Amino acid sequence: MDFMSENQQKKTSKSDRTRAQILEAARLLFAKHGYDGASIRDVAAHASIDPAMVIRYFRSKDELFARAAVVDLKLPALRVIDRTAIGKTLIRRFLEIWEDPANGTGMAILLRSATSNEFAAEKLRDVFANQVRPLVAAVADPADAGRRAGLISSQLLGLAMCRYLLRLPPVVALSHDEIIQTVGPTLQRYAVGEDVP
Amino acid sequence: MDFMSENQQKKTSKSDRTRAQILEAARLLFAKHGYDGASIRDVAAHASIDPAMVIRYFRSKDELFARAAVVDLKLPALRVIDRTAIGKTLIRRFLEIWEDPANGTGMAILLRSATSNEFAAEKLRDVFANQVRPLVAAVADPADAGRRAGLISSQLLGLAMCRYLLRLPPVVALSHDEIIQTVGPTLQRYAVGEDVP
DNA sequence: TCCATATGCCAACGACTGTTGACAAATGCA
DNA sequence: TGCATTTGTCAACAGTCGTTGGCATATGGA
Repeated sequence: MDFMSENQQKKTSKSDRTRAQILEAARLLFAKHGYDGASIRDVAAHASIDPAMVIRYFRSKDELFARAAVVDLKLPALRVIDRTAIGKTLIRRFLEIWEDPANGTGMAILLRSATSNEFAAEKLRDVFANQVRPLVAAVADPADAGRRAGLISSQLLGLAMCRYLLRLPPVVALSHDEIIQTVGPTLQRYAVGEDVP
Repeated sequence: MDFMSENQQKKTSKSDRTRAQILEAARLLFAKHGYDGASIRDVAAHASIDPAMVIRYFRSKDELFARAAVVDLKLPALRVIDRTAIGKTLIRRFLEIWEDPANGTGMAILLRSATSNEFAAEKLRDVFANQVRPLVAAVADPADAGRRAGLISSQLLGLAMCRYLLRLPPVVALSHDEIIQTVGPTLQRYAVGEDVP
């Protein structure tokens, strides 16, 4: 048992490393150029390996993309925070996510491809349904949670589009504090404002 | 003279008609599948014509896309409208644009491709700089116009993404009145709110 | 040391892409 | 009626794509 697990580890440790290299290269290129724009040959070149290996480790480009497009927002539980600071908390977490290489890359991958790749679009709707919406349901009437979460997502996805993908100059130039001060109140109102539903 | 002008018209009317058919098919498919997803062969098939003709009428796929991605928002001059109704006016016009086949298709073409096609991204930034920003500059301090217009664009592009491209169910379900009532105040604040800049 | 297995490269496949040039039919003018 | 120009089709080009199978090499246990 002991040596078997050791063997298992050593046997796979080499392949796991190249596997990770491929995945990292794939995440980088999918985030930069989208699903169609990033070819398997490009990914292989970035990982310094033969294109055939990419298919051997991940069975197809679709499967590689699915592995690369994993997103866990780790959103804070809004129940426990100050009810008057929901908007600012959300927008702060949003900036953290997008400007941290690990999570930001994942979101960029999805958003870049969601407009022309149905799988990515479905995955993005999943993130909304399983990570954003439940969070809103915890602080607002669950009957309105969908609508409220939808409005919040529209503002956040739009901000991400303009700032990180489209790179609209005035939006890129905004500081964190400016964004928090301007977008925070919008999210606050969408989340719990009484004039919204 | 009579029949000559008729002939002249007929000479060009034939080619102009197929030209228009090709352009219409291209707009439809670019809006639906994006730049990469719509092939020249697809466009030709939709226009019931040979692929070679598409290249003959428009010199290349890039040029065809450029012709298809023309957008004129025809935004109202905000100077003349009620200063307290700027937000509602903007969001009303937004809904008109996107749900009218002619203009909505143009915006869909740009937005679908902007995430993975640099030309489309640049074109979208142009729409912002030449159509949205000057409009905001007319009602707010021109020094803040860029930032204000950027925030407005982030909300509007995000809404378009969620409602028309991503088709996020709760956002699709919103009625026009609900959107006007919820998003209008956001835009109003971004446009002229004193706590924004 | 020998052998099985894991890891990797190479060449090629079939499909699809944008684009081109040669050739056929239609059209309009003399 | 002839002739020239327009309008269109067809086949093929060169390139890229995802994917596959065969073959070399390296690794690690017996």
